[in-house]
Amino acid sequence: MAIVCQNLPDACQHCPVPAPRRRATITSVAEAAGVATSTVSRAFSNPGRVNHVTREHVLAVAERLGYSPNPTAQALESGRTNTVALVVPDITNPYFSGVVKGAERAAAEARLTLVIGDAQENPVHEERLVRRLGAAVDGFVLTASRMPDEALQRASELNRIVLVNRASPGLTSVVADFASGTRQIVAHLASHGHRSFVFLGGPAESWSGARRWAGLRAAADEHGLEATRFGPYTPTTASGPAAADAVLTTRATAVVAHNDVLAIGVLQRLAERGVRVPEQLSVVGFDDVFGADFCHPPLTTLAERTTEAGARAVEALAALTRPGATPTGDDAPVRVLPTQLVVRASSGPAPT
Amino acid sequence: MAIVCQNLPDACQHCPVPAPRRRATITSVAEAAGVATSTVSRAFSNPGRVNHVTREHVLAVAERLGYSPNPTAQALESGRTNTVALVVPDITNPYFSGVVKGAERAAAEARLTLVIGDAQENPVHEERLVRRLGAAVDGFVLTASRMPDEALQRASELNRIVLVNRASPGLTSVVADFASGTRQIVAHLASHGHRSFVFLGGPAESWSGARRWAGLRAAADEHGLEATRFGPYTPTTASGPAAADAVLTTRATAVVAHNDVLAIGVLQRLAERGVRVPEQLSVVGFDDVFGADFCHPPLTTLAERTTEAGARAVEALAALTRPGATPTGDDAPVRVLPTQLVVRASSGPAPT
DNA sequence: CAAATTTTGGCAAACGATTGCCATGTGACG
DNA sequence: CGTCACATGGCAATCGTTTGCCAAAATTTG
Repeated sequence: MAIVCQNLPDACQHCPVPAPRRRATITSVAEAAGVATSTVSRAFSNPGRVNHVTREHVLAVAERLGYSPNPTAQALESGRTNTVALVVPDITNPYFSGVVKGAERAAAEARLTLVIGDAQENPVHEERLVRRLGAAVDGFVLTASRMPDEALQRASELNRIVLVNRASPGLTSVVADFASGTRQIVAHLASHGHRSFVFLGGPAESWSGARRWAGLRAAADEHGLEATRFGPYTPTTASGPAAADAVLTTRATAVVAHNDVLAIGVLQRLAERGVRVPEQLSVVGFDDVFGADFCHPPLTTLAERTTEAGARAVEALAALTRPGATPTGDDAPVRVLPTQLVVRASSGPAPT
Repeated sequence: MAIVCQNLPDACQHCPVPAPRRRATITSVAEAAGVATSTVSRAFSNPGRVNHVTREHVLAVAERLGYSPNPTAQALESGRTNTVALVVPDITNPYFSGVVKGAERAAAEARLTLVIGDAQENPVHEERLVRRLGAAVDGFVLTASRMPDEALQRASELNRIVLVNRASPGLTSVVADFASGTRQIVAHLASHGHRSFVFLGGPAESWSGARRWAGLRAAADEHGLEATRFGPYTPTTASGPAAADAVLTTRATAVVAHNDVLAIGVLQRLAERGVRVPEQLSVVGFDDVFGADFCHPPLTTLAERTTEAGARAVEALAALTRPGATPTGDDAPVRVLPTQLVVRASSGPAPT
């Protein structure tokens, strides 16, 4: 590792890095306080079981020694780690940062530690991640999971699992209302005189991609529009050129992309090729990510409550892991969050 | 929790969620294989210490039972969790997704689990996070830490710490080369005839913000430009209006924002107010985040190697936590990564 | 004042894995 | 055939915490 020190006042002094000092343990606290370890333990976790003044004393000593219970040891003893894992297909996709944020917040409120895993858009990697982390966490929130149903079932035998934007028999999940959302999109296009549109599909394994297409097609039928599906495309701006060029071979007057990132890539390519949006072609995305409001032209898109989805999923997981929880009846597995079409400048009247 | 089931085939069957099946332990494997637990342990971690055929047998039994060693128990025994924590000020800031991605990758390569913490732009929250997680991880990567030096020193006594875009005496860190970067920015502006610019500062505690301003001012001196600092502003698009309006009270022909997100907010506000960019005012940002290339106009910005920074930081941490590591001499604390000015359409000649 | 009852604190056994040490069993060599 | 070395597997302690159970002390009650 080549190291260069420049212009960094007070920083590079080549000091040796000291090994971390040993932490105080329950035993050292017990010794210092002159009580048994069990008393220290109870002073923390079972206040009623120990004399008021003893407790004060123990707590004071613990404070002085900077003691806090070792979570690893607690986990080993109790079998609960108070940690949940959030798995996303691609952490750099801005869509997921909303989910992450919501999950973070809910986890903090439930006093849970959150681990984030990146499945790299790969079911195999995702499954490996779940297996590797399985024993170290109390449960998983799998976002837009690409794992096949059987794999999910198998995983759910060993771990508690909550899904986001994915459903699978018997598993709790939080999903966006794509049925209503896609209807809003198609109604918007139809009202502007469009007669046909192209859907640029995302990854083949994407459950929400399938729901989106199913919803769009059903709504298209209702409104008498023609819908065609292209793809699959990787949902990155890099796929924009291929997707846009494919659309330009058709007579479609509107295009609905699997998500905003892809839609933005399409917008960039269309600009390059001199196709005017929305005059010649309307473009609609999904997700309303950071950037959808300031790309050019600003993108019409279906907004989901991603932050809420992340939060609800973690809450559901927390409820599932709480000691005597067995969800039945009202506490049933699927929660649907509303979606909302945000109309911006990338969509408009069909060309005549 | 109100639950609605609609349009979700095969999903909402109100099945009870079964409690997770018990995992196989080393004891159950030992019993099933007819050997002692120590043999099972060694079959996994010390192959030379156990007979070839016994080992095959044990491994086969373990496979059949779906056994994998419990990380919690291993952690308790060894004192190492093989987990590192990455703390960022705000996970929704796209700037950090690069760091996260790089850290993820490096962690996976080093066979480490990565935990992500969100400090919510708050030194107090950050310190609490470090304290809470301290015993559960082998070390921390603190990105753009807002903690004061003393707090960092204190924390480093109990945990191994590597900093990203922050330096503190004696602590290993990975930082972007702001000295060169800010010189590139100022040279760019000077070459276009600008005589003065405004810097829109970020959070007061931001170390990289201070470096940026220091570098800009030094470079401005060199080129005989006048530099003024405004702020602090929260680095979100929401601060754009206030920041832009402040700039418009001056005669500056260029503005350099603390980061791209703020710069984009400024661009939006300038468009609202009918100020043409770059004809009337040049705008430059830092970070080259997702969106900087497709905002309007595309943003001139200083690109950092965020992915590499994340990866290098985790690698450094891994090296630090490996048994006999004591960095000295060549292995010194500060690593500087190059930066590169990406010139786009938001900057140009000064108005005459 | 003795007996019954309630506090209160300590002992020791888990939790699941690792590892130093020891006791076998095997083969080789003189 | 005796001795030695080495390969192999088991015993048991350890990591830091929790918790069921018991005993001593303090309190109430008759």
